[in-house]
Amino acid sequence: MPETTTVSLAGAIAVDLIAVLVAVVNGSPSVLTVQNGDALPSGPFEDAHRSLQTGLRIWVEEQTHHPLGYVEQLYTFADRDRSAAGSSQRVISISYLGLTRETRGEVGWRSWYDYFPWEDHRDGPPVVIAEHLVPRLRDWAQAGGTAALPEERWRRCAFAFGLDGAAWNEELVLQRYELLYEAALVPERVRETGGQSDATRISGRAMTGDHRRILATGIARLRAKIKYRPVVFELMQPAFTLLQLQRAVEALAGRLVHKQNFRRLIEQQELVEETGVTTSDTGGRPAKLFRFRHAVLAERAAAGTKLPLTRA
Amino acid sequence: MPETTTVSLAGAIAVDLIAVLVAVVNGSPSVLTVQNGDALPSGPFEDAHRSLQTGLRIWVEEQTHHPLGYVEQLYTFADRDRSAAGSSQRVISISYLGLTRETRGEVGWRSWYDYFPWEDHRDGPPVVIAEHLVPRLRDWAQAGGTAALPEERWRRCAFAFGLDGAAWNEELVLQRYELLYEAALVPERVRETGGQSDATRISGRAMTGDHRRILATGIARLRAKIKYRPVVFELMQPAFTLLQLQRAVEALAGRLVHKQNFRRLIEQQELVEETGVTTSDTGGRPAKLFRFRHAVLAERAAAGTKLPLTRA
DNA sequence: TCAAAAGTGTTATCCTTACACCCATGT
DNA sequence: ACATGGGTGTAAGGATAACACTTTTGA
Repeated sequence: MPETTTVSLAGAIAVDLIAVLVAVVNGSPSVLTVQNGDALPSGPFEDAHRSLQTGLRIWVEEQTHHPLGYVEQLYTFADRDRSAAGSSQRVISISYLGLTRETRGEVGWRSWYDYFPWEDHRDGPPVVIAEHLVPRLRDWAQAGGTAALPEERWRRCAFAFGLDGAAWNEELVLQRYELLYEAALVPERVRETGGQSDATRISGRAMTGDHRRILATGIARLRAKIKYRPVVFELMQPAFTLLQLQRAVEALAGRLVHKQNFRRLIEQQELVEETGVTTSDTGGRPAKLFRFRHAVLAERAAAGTKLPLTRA
Repeated sequence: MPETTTVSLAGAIAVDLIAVLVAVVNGSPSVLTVQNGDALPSGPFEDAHRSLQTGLRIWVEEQTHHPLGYVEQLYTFADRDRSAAGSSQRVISISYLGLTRETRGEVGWRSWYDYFPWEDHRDGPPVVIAEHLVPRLRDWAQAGGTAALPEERWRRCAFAFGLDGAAWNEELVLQRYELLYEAALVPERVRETGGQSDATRISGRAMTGDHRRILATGIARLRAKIKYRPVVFELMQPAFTLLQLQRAVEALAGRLVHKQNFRRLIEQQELVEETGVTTSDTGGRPAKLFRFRHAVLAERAAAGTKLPLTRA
C-alpha cells in the first residue's frame, strides 16, 4: 500500500499546462523552449480560461507571439516524483502538441535532435548508438539479477533500438527514452543539474523535471500522425516545392524517404495542387510550387480502414 | 522570457478520475456504469495514489472487483460548464479507457448502443438515422442564418453520418455526438434530468454531466485502435473460436466484416494459434479453439509503415 | 561542362477485395 | 434432410517497393 507521508489537504493539487510546440526551422525539426533550452514552455492553468485548449492558446500566443495552428492534447502526467524537490505539492501537467509555421521571435527554437541525438537516422544510424548506448545498455541488461531478467531487458533494448536484426522503428521515441532512463543513462535519472559535457554528447541535452519525457511523447505522436493525417502542411509555408515537403517529413521522421514513391503518394492522395508558380531558389532546375488542398480536410478525415468490411 | 513558476490557485481545482471500462457481454459491447446507468464510474484523484494509472486501477478494482487488463489514458476534460450547477468549483476529469474480460458482479454493464443507438450498423443503418436524426439535422442546418452556414452545417452532418453518398465511418463517434449536441438533439444540452421516454428512443440514453461525451471518446478510440493494435484479445476469454473473435470485433466496430478475409488477416499476422481443442458449443460443425499469441506483443508493436522509406 | 535538384517510366510483388463453394455436426 | 456455423480456393485490381534515367537551371 502507498506510503502516505504527504497529507492530502483539499486543494493541494495544482494544474499546469505544458506545450510541445513544433516548427521546422531551416531543415531542423524544432521545439520551442524556455530557460535557455532547459524547459518546455508551461504555465498554470487559470480558472479564467474557458477550456484547456483555449487556455493554452492564450498564453502561448502571449508568450511567443506565434499564431498557433494545429493543437492536440498529448497526455496528462501526475506521477508523485514530478513535484518540485522538497515541496509536497502535487502537480498535474496537461501537455499539448502544437504545430506552427511561424518562426518570428527567434528565441528558443532548438532542434529536437539536440535532446535525442540517437533519433536522427537521416544519415544512417547515428554512431552514438553503437559507440555508447549499446555497450551501456548491454551492461545494464546483464546486471539484471540472475533469472530471465537479463534476456528480457536485452530483448527490449534490441527491439527499441533496432538491434539484432530488428528494424529501426522511428515511432518508439518514448520507449527508447524510458529504457535509457531505466538504465540510468540519462541525467534526469540522477538529477545532477542536468547537462554535463560528456553526458550531453551521449545521452542528449537534459531538461527540467520530466520535460524531456513529455517532448519524447510529442515527437512519437507526431511521427505516428504524419502517416495517416496530413499534418505536415501545418509546418510548411503556404507554397512549397515537393522536395521541401519531403525534407520536412524526413526531418520529423528522422529517416529518408524514397523520392518518387513519396511523390506518387502525395499525388494520388490529391493532397496538393500546383500554384502555377515556379521558383529557382532551390539550386538546380526550377521547381514547381504547390499548395495544400484544404479541401481534403473536409473530404476525408482519413478513412482508416484495416478491417475487411462486408459490402453494404 | 517566460518563467515556469507554477503558482497554485489554492484549492480552486479538483481532479477526478473517470473510467470507460469495456467488456463484451454476450455479444454486446458494454460499458460499466453506476447510478443505474446514468454515470460512468469516477472518483477523486487522491494524493496518496502513486500515479494516475495506479490510482485508477486501485479504485476500479475496489469498486468492481475486476482485474483491469489493458488501460490507457483517454483525454483530460476541463471545460467550465463541466462544473456542478451553482458551484464555481472547477473540475478536471482525467478519463481512462480500460478493457476487461471479467464480468463478475453482474451490476452495471450496459450495451453502449443504449447510449448511441445510431452507432450500431451490424444490421444495416439503424432506422433512427433516416427516420429521426436526418430530418432534425436538416432543420438545424437550415436554421443556420443566412450565409454559407447552412451548407457548411449540412456538409458536416453528411460527412459524419455517411449521407449524400459519403461512406459510413464508424470512427466518428465523437463527431456525431457533438453534432447532435450542437443541434440540441440530445438531452444533455438542455439538461432536463436526462432521459425522457421519447428523447431516449431517438437520441439514446443520456448521462450525467459530460459522461456521454467521454464514453463517445472511448468508443471512438477503441474503434480506431482495434485496427492497428491487437487489443480485442483483452476482451476475449483465453480460448475462443474465430467466429467469436469476429463477432467481438463486429460488436465493437458496429459493422459486419468479411468472414474469410478477416480470417486471412488474423492468420497472416500470426495473431493466434490453435489450442488443439475443439468445441461443439457453437451449434453447427465443431470449431477449433484458438488462443492469442502473446509473443506478438513482443515481436512487433506494429510497424506502422506508410512512408515510402528508402532502403537502409 | 558539371553539380544539383526536378521530374518521369516501368516492373515485380504483395495486399486487399470480392467472388462461391464444400465440410462436419446436432436436431 | 437440413439448418447452422466451420472452413477453404482463387482471381482481379490496386497499392508498394524497387529499379534507373532524362531534364533544366546556375555557377
